[in-house]
This record gives sequence, C-alpha cells and structure tokens, in this order.
Amino acid sequence: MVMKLYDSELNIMEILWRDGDTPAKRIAEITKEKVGWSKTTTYTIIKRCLDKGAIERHEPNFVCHAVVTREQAQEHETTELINKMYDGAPDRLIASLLGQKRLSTEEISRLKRLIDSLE
Amino acid sequence: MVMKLYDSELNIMEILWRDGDTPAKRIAEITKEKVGWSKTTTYTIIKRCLDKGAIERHEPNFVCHAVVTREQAQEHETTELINKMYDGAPDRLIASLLGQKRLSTEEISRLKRLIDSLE
DNA sequence: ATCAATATTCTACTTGAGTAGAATCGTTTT
DNA sequence: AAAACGATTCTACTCAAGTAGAATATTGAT
Repeated sequence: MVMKLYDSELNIMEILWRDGDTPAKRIAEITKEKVGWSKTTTYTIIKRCLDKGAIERHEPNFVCHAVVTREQAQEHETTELINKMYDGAPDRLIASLLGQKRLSTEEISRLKRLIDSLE
Repeated sequence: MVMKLYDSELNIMEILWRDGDTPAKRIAEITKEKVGWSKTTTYTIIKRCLDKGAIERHEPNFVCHAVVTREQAQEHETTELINKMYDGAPDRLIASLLGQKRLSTEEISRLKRLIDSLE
C-alpha cells in the first residue's frame, strides 16, 4: 500500500499521525488555523486521501483514520529522493548527511554501533 | 546560491554534472535520445536554468556550465525532505534509513570506513 | 414537522511545471 | 547577396496539484 502523498495531503496526514483518529470537522478547524484552509478545501483533500486509500472514515462523526503510517510515507519519500538525487544508493545519502551535518562524538559512536549490528 | 531545481531542470543538470561543460546543441541531442525531448523543450529548460542562475552559458557555441553543484542540489533536496518528513531532524532520517533499507555488505563497509574517518 | 444552522459533496477555477510549434537569428554555400 | 539550413528564442498550450464557492445533506431547536 504505497502511494505518493502530495503536500496538501500531508497536511491532513500529519494531524492524524500526531493526534490519532480525528473527526473531519475537527481536522477542518485545525487546518483553518494552521494553514488557513477553507473548510471545503479540507474536505476536498480528505476525499482525495479516501479515494487513494491513505485514510479511512468511520461513522459516527466522520472520524478519519490514517491507513498509511508515518513510517511508510517517510520511506516512500526517502526512496524517491534516493532515486532522484543519489542514483538509487542509500549509502550515498547517508554519506552526504554525515558530510554536511556535524555530528557529536556520541552520535558517531551510536551510529557505529548501529551499523555494526546490521551485518 | 540555493534554489529548487525541478525534475525537468535536473535532466539538464545531470548532463552537466556527469559530462562537464557541454554545448546547448549537444545537450539537446542527449535529451532527445534519453528522455525524448524536442530540441525546443531542451532550450526552454536551459533558459529557465539560466534565468535562475543554476547554469551559465558562454560563447562560442553556447557552452553551458553548471553553477549549482551536484552536492548543493543534493543538500537542498535532502534538507527539504528532512523538513517535510522528519520534523527537521537529520538524525531521524539516518535512523530511518539504517532501520528500513537493507544495505549490501559492500555498502555497510563503505559506511563503516566513512564513519571511522569522521572522528 | 419545519426551519435554521452546520457538516459534507460537487464542481470548477487558478497556478505553475512540463512541453513544443512557429518565428527569428546566424551561418554556410553557391 | 540570396537561398538553404541549422541553432536559438518567443509564445503558448496541456495537465495536474492546490484551492474554494455553490449546492446539498444532515442535525438540532422550536
């Protein structure tokens, strides 16, 4: 169950991932406050998430439930980035991250232990 | 000099990154073969890259030169992903990669060498 | 049961990335 | 120097993501 989630759809998913199952009405309140959406915009995007199977909606009160997990969405987007910018090689992304972001010695040894445990 | 490069623009940049400075005509030949672009499409995208400062063009022969490096573009896209999907925390992306991607033994030893060289 | 208020859907506009045809400019050949 | 040809630009169409107004359905109050 892998699919591309667009930026607008991620606004909805973020709410469900953070707060858990949430009624459509409540989602509309949150998006109005956080991203200034009209409530019809929210319902339109909810509909698209339903159509593509990213969320389910249950009675009563149109409670929305995330079918796609945050981890799945993260993995999908990350794979896209790796294919687009790192020639499909995850280790090149990691190398780039290690090169550009300074990590503390503790973080480095944690990583080393993590990598040792992989083989 | 940081900017978003769209997929179409990356087609051009990839050629310059891989082959070095290249005349516009030659770029059009390559994109026609690799992605089926009409030559006017290629020139349009080159123009947009020029306008945004991602490439420079020099006489004679409209030789194009990448101003934005592959590393800069990678870093930009990666930062976007981290902000969008990992709450701005690079270490969460690394943890996710190590947890979910199966890396080959070759990739793992490359990483191990890299991390050793960091301290 | 009816009306008013609110929740939801239907439909369509807007904007920008992607694409390329037609026009123009520059060069080479005769 | 004009024709023919290839290189480059101008302009504009297409399609999909983003957005929301109008219409409809549902609920609650009298």
